[in-house]
Amino acid sequence: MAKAKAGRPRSEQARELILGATHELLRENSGAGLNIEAIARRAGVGKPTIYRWWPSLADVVLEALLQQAGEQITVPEYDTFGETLRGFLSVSMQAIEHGAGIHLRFLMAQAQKDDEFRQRFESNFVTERRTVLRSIFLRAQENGQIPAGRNPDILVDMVFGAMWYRLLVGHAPMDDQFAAELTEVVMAALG
Amino acid sequence: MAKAKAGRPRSEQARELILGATHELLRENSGAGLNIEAIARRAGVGKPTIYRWWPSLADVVLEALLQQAGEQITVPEYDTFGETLRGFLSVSMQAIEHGAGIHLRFLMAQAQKDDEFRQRFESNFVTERRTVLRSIFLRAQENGQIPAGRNPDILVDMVFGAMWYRLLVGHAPMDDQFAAELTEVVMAALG
Amino acid sequence: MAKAKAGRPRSEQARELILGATHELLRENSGAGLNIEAIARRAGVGKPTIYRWWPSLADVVLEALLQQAGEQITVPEYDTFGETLRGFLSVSMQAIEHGAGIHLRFLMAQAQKDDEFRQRFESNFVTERRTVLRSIFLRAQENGQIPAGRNPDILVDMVFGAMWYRLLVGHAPMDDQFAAELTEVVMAALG
Amino acid sequence: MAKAKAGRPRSEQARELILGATHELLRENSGAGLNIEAIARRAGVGKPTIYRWWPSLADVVLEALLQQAGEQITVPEYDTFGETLRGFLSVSMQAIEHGAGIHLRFLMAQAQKDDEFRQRFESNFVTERRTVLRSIFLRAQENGQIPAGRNPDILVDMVFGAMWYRLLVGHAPMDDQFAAELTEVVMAALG
DNA sequence: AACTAAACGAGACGGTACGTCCAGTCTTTAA
DNA sequence: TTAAAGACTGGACGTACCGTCTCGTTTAGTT
Repeated sequence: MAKAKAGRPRSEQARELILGATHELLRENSGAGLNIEAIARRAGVGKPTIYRWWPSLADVVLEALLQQAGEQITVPEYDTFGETLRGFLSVSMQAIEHGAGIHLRFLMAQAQKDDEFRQRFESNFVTERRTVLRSIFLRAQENGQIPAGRNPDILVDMVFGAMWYRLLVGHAPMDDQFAAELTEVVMAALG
Repeated sequence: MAKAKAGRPRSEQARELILGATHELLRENSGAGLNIEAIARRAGVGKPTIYRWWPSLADVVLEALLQQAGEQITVPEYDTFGETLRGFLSVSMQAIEHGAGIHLRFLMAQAQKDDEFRQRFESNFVTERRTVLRSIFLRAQENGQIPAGRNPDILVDMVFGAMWYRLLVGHAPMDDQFAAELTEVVMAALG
Repeated sequence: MAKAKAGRPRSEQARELILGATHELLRENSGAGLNIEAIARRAGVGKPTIYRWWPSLADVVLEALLQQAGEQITVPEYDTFGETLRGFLSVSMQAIEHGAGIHLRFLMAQAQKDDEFRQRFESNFVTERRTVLRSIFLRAQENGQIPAGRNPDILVDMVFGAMWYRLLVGHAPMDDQFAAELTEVVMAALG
Repeated sequence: MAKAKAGRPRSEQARELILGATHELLRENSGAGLNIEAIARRAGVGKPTIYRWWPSLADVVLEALLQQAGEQITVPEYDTFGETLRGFLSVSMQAIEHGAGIHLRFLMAQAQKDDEFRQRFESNFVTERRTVLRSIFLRAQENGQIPAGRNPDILVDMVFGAMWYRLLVGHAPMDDQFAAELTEVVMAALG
């Protein structure tokens, strides 16, 4: 028994045009020219249509990111914990380098200026990503590949923290060597 | 032979008023109401006076932070590497919790929107902080307290990364337990 | 001893550009395309510059009208009261037909939607016009050309009322015959 | 042969709800909050239902006024022309002061911005009111109470003009004294 | 009784203008 | 001759309504 809704239904086309314009504008000037008016102009859409569905610009970007990320990031499965971790980090870094990085930097910046968005960002994105990484640790603990005693949260903070740190500060690249080094430290710490 | 400068000299009072207003505004709404006009209004100063001496708002905040931080953070010296690291992290976190956190969040956010500032932020602040932490590792290597082979840079990324991550996302507190946990992981990784 | 004011002075050029653009836009579509954004675009001026100096669009139009009217309307002086009245009405109607009519219609319409402007319109424009017409009656009373007993206010209401009525409703023209008929009725009423 | 119409007939209830909401909103803030969205909200009606039956907001207001005025204004009949005229003006002013004034001000304002409505307003309202007043003059001419030669149109312009003028500008009240003064001038002019 | 067609409520749509905030620049007076 | 202060142009903000549209629903008259 589906809910019958009165009124003109939401235009799926408008939604896609808006997210598409958001991707384009983020790429064009590294996000410098991204604002709601520009999205509306580019998408051929009225500003109120954007405000009707998203509480802020950052939420549009977050949805654009999730739409894109949903297709990309899968956790590769390898035999050993080390290979799995390294593979996961490598895939994540590639996704960041080839597209998602601009979105992430924009989102984290906005989260500092808008506390309500910060909370949405934390619960709708950060927590989910943490869960994925934590599950890699937990599965390895169940398999006996790593000792069971340690709470993996601090390791999650250190691994994702290091990646965010490099992404935001830009003092060193996010490449396979970085993935390997992180994995190595984690393995050593888990001893 | 001192350089003789013609014209009206720079007002030191204006500089202090500007930095003071910056601190105030950062604290009042977690930095939400911080902008150049607000600083000028609060400080009783014209906007061009600010633009003449700082290239951007973020640079004003950076100077305000450095002015404040210079008085605060010193590296305590203990007998063992573990105590030293933990003490350093604990002091740093306290400084962040009690004041500098708002500045740091603002600066990192601006660094994402202004690439030229990002570079100044990296070289004038991030690099210096990294040097301090790295020197703790290097001294311990020299003392033989930790093995000498490993490049400490990846550990610096992971420790500072974890701290920035918690500061920016806000998913967990920056307290003494956090300092202890980070220290513990680093010690384990260093064997 | 003039008051010394610091800072950049108000731009007289901007003021004239704004009033000029207002005249143009009022004429182009009988005032249909007149709004603050259009004035700012046409004048090459920022919207805040307009809001800084005028509380509303209607006040811009009022100033534009006064600027124009100041050059135009003078009370011609004839020997007899009838000639003077008729001359004054004729000149006024010509000014309305050739330019000021669009301004007046716009102003009266805005006065119905904005009570604060209505009061400014009344005191800055309507009252002054009434004073001019009333003084024609008063001078004729002093000269003995018309009887002294009657309060001219009701005649002012009827003469200007009839003119506004024709202007706003548009059911009949504002021509010399109208001026003559009004004069005739007034003369008859004054005996 | 009546026209057979298929389909759901127009809802009389919706029409009354719309006109009722229009009256309410006009009274609440002197017409400031009157717009089509507000009427639809207040009446519990869809916007297209309004646009289906009225070409513009002003036409809704005009119908609301006519609905109300139809019940109110009747021309009282007295023995003398003076009494009849004064009675008619007095009744008209009372109707304006107690309700219709807000409608009239709104309509006249809209007529300045929408020329098509101005024409409907003239033919559906102004002309009819003029006919009523003119018929008072014509009947008195037929009865010999006033001289027959004069075209009463100019007097109609002056009497209704004065009333509109006071209504729109608000510089003086619409009371019985005003009705008496107008009557007196008209009587004097008719000699 | 079933079908047809128009009006209904709801509400999303592309737009325009609003009045405000702030950025960064320009022009004047003060020191 | 530089600093300070205020007005400037300009762009984006988020909101209010506009008039149009697309739905599913309701209601009379026609088969």
